[in-house]
Amino acid sequence: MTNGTVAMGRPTLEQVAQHAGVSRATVSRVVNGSPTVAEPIRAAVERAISELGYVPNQAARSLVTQRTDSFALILPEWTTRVFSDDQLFPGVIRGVGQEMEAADKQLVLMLAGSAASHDRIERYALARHVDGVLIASMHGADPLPGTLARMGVPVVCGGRPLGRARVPYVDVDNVNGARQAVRHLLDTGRSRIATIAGPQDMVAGIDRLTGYREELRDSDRRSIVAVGDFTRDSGAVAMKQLLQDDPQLDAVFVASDLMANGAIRVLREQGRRVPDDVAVVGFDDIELARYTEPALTTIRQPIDGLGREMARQLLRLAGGETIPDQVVLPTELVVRASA
Amino acid sequence: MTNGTVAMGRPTLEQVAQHAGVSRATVSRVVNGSPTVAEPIRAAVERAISELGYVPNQAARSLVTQRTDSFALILPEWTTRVFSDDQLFPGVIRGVGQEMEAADKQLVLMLAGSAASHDRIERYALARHVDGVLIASMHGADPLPGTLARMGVPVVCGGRPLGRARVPYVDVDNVNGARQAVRHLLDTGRSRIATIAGPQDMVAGIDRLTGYREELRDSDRRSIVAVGDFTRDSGAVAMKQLLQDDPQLDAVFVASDLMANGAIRVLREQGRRVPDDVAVVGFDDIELARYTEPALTTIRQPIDGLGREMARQLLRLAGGETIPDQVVLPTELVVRASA
DNA sequence: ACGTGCGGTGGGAACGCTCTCACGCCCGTC
DNA sequence: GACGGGCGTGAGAGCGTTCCCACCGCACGT
Repeated sequence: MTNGTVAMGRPTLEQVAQHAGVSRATVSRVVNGSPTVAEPIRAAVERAISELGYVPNQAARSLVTQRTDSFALILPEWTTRVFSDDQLFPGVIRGVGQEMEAADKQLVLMLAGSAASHDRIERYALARHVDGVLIASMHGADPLPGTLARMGVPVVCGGRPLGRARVPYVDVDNVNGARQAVRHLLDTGRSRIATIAGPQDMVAGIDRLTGYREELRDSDRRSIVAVGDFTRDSGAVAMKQLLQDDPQLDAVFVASDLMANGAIRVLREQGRRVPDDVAVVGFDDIELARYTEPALTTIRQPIDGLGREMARQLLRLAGGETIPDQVVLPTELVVRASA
Repeated sequence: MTNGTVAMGRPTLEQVAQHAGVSRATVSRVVNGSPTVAEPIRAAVERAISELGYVPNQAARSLVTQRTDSFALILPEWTTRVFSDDQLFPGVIRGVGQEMEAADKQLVLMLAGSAASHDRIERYALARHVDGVLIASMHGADPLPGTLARMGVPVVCGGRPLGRARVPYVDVDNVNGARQAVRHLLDTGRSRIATIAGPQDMVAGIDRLTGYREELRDSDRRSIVAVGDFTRDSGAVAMKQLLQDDPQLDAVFVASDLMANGAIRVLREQGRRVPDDVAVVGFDDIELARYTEPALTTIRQPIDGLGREMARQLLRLAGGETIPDQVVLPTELVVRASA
């Protein structure tokens, strides 16, 4: 009785087979839910499995199947720092995580910090340690998605990738969101509408500015632009500049709620009432927007939805299906007190 | 020339060996940096490796080494939702991620949502898909850490685990942090000091209340307690209750910055000036604390440091070293305007 | 000149699984 | 009553590594 069920390493298929009095192949069939197994045998095997506490060894399985059932989510490290107090970061992770869990896949998180980590990520993906890669919110024209895609690794980007690499992506409708914001300001009678744009090396920054410009141009208004980097402080700085550039402005579309928060603080410091003197519309609809004074009118983007959709597309792609080049999620105007 | 270097699957050790005119074993030695390889041979092998673009197959490697070089970070799903606008979540992830990257290990993120996912996590860890597990901020006495540890999986908890399972953990010094906060209030001449505690099924909630009580008892003051759940709204509700319970209170220690934010709003609504009438000290030192009106005096806890330390301990544990049962990180009083 | 020891190398087994293929059995059919 | 066709099962060959062990030469000591 020395060979009891006591933890002498995890049991293998072989041992389960022996215990159940069948062959390895049959146990494998049961484990993988093959229909061609007689009912009594299947029952016997299942009992053996649970008696022995058998859990398939993923490494062995991957070795032969060439799949790992896990996917990487790559986030630029600065994202986690700069955006740590809005909810993009946790939201995307949550969305992706949910979808992966539903599909019973693993989520490997890679924070791309240094340039060196690019190498690491490439090697990792190429080592076929993951079945696919999700890349979130890049700065500038990152070559990574293109490189990976070219090497045959399924890739889906979060946010339209800059550069000419044609990689499928999921994005929110930044252009239209910005237009909605500006239109709301116009509809409520504002005439000198400025904007605090996001960084112009990020799609979200670029597209929201584009939307602002388009909507303004359509109604023959002049654009007044300052650029921030999505942080609260940059919003404050940009607001000061705008007030200098055009003291008469009566509305601002700010490309992120965090920047809007900074901007409103400056407006109040300079004695402008919000929304009476200057109306403010943000973008993102982060939690904070509900709690600022005044509560922020903003454009809601489906953050969790973005993550979920990215995951869904990637799963399909890795499953061999063809997926659309782009999926664009709608935004929604949320009217609160600031405009 | 049909067997060129063209992408016919990834090259294997065997192929590299052939290409370099040596044996598989030797290539393996080079790849793993064994010292017993003659210099010219090593050079030849390295050339072959780069020429063929060889990347070791992790599955095959794991199969024999019984290691995967990846670690799981388990987060209760609600964490990502409830705490999405403080920085605990991203901060811990960032800290863990950094340390893992430095050690060249992978980070597998598992969001423990439903109870069903507990099963999934257990199976996953037991399948030896990871070399160790990090469990962050549990609610109540979660059996998971104990179970895993008992099965021989290296586990480190973030936050002292409730329940009797003796699992090594890393935590911030909640008790002392709370004492620092209360002491500061006492030192600045406050006498009726209330507290808004966190949920009493979480260590952070319990310990911060303990610290408050201890410090107050040491100076013979009465404690006035309301309980929230770390969310902003619960802070507001608790504040209202405190004002009813004791309209004379002149200070509040709030167990999280988010709740402090809600509390301050209520104080202002009810016409109390902060800090003149009522001083407020928070806990966490999240980004927001710097931007509220008035800026929040609070207890800073090293969030990134928590993640990093957890990772460090886990890596050592998985490496076979013995690690301390607990590591407690210091907190620090940050005086701003609210107290 | 011939053992002895050691640094360096190659061969082979093993890791735990999947999957193809061949085999045995039972049933239906002529 | 013999034969063909399924269906269910088992045997075996890998998948790409690592690691143990055997081997080979060379320098050294006797």
